[in-house]
Amino acid sequence: MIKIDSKEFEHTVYEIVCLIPKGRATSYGAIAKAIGYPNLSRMVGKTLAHASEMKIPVHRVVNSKGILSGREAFKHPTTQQSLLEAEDVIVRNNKIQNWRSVFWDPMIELHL
DNA sequence: CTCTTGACGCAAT
DNA sequence: CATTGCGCCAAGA
Repeated sequence: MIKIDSKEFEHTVYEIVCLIPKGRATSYGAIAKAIGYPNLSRMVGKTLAHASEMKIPVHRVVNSKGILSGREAFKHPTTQQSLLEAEDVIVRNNKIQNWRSVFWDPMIELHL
């Protein structure tokens, strides 16, 4: 079993998040899979929490059900929702509506 | 070294 | 739809 390089892991997470189109969103698990570590979804969340103040659209990452599970990590608990709504993504009760069509799967979209 | 903690995921109920 | 339970694994106490 090879130990993962957390540096490289984080870097790749950032790269993929930057590729999420405006008005779309993806999940922690989908990103983890695309990187090659299907069971490290929790680490993806940890990584994003530490990178919340960067120039990357971390607000476009939610859990597999389309729920804004990370809203508490933003400055204001409603920041993530505001950012999404500014991109015409409908959010109700901390959950993205029409999740099926908003979901952006890096595995498919990036032909992996 | 052991135990707990997550911006998680999924199947079962 | 909501809840429960279990698997997962790096990090920090």
